[in-house]
Amino acid sequence: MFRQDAILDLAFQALADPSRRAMVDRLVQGPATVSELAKPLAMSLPGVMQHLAVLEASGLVISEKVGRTRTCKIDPKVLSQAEHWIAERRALWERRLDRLGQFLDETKDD
Amino acid sequence: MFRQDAILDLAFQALADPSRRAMVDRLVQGPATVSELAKPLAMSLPGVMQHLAVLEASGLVISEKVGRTRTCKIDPKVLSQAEHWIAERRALWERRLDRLGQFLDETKDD
DNA sequence: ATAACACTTAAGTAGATGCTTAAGTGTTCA
DNA sequence: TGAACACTTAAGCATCTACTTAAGTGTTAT
Repeated sequence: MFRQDAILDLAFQALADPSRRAMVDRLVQGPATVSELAKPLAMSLPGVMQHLAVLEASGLVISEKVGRTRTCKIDPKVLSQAEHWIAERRALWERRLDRLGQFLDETKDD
Repeated sequence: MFRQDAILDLAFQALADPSRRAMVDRLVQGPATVSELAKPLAMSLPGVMQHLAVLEASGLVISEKVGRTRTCKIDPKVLSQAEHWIAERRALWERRLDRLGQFLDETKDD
């Protein structure tokens, strides 16, 4: 549906804010309501709602309202994709260093 | 020197832009000059310089000027820290699911 | 010396972001 | 029924971001 690029834009943007990372931190321990997410944050409830909207738009978090409470939880798919993007680049970078070291070894007897 | 939180703010913020990710993508293949980084991007050179400044401020990239050319390369430390932050959260989330499954197994014979 | 090159600085701008307060909506409990 | 609760919407505002163009600076090749 979405380009990988757009997914990563939203995911990294969502993770770039410490309040949102704190919310993710809380949610990896298990589902929580909006109020529970808000409690440790020095911020108004609408502020928290806006952060939640960013997390949901990125696909990192999903929520469902039952009665008057909204329960939020992690969806790990986008988290995986972000992790994978970084891991892949680190691997490429390391692979290049290995090749470079090998080349230097092979040519050191000049 | 810097709080882990501040490092991650800058790292994820830096990775949230597709032009900057393209620059990282190029740099994992090996060092490049500013012009080389700029070539595939549909953007003025000062625009590229500003993206480079963001990447350097985050610690993802380091650069050095020799003569009139500036050569940029990846510094993998911050990339590792960002990857680690995500990996840790995913692990916590999965561990919780495991405990949950175990609990359900243990109590299914009611 | 001089022209081309590879950035670099400065200044301006449209739109996004991260809050706020005030005023809702719908749900649940006494 | 009515108060308390758990959000939700709307509007406003100060920054911050991602560009742009125009005008530099210092380096290198001719």
